[in-house]
Amino acid sequence: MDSIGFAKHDHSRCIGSGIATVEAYCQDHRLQFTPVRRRVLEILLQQHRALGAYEILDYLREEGLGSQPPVAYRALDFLVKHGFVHRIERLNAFIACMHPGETHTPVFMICRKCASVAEAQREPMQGQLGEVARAAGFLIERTVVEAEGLCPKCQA
Amino acid sequence: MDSIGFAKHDHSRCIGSGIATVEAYCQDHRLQFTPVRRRVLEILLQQHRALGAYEILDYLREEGLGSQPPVAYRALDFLVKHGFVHRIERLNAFIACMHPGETHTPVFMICRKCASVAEAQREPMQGQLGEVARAAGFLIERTVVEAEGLCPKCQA
DNA sequence: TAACAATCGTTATGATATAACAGACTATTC
DNA sequence: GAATAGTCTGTTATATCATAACGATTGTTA
Ligand SMILES: [Zn+2]
Ligand SMILES: [Zn+2]
Ligand SMILES: [Zn+2]
Ligand SMILES: [Zn+2]
Repeated sequence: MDSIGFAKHDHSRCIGSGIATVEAYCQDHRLQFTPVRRRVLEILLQQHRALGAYEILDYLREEGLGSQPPVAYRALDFLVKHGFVHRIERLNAFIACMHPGETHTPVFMICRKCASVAEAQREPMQGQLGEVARAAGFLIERTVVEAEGLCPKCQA
Repeated sequence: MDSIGFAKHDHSRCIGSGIATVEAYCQDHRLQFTPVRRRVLEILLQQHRALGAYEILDYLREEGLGSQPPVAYRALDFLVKHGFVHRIERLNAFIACMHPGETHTPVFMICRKCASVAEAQREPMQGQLGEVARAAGFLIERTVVEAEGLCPKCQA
């Protein structure tokens, strides 16, 4: 429950340490952290909110890093596959992970007013979802847990 | 946790009682349960799985009930708004509710092999999601909880 | 029946996502 | 360091999902 949540924080550190962590992870695991992939992650870390694939593509296009949808989608596929970025199903959008490298099961809180998104953690097979799955004999492989509502600021 | 789940059941009763319940609800609440809306709900009850909007539209088209996307989407909007049908975000698809008329917070289990979907219930502000939201000061208005994996049959 | 609101049919378009293939780059092996 | 296998990129084209807009029709209410 160490939600960075909606709290203020030193955002420049988010970017630097996020990139550094992923860079180290990729070296350890023989993954290619190519310019497009790095730039997409940087964009998501900088924005610190959920971005659609075409929004990301706009940035890439401006910078001459690629102009067609597959360029953005392929980079996102890589980043999502390795857990550096999460897809927010409810928004058809992507957001940088706040715990890269750690195996984890995220929960998202999405503010409908200011569009900010906070990532928190949960245990996959515990809680109500786990109970329900055990009762039904269902084998969980992946979960989507997203809450929509109002962040602390927007409740005021 | 009264998940109809993946268990066998008298499916003809699903359809009849589902339609009857919704019909009564609409009369009570002065809602128009029009032919297209009724037919879309029937299709979803009959199929007993998640269908995309264009799949539903194909049925409507065959039956002369409408041939353009807005016809299907409008009926689905109505049915979702009033809780007779749920949208499965992970699949961009729709499924008939197993508890129409009751206010409830569903959880879905989606089998990646046979594409069946089971609906179960949970309490919105309890469990891990509730904890996380309280800790972050987040006000939940709606939740998306979907588990992907293997149903009992497909684990064999 | 008149006024008003809700619904429908249709056209057009927007938004999101992937298939397919050729060429470039990277890593590995010899 | 050349051959080769695997991965990544750039591009075209297309598939899939969803909504805006508007006039015609139907239902509700007074
Ligand atoms: Zn994460
Ligand atoms: Zn907010
Ligand atoms: Zn339901
Ligand atoms: Zn199955």
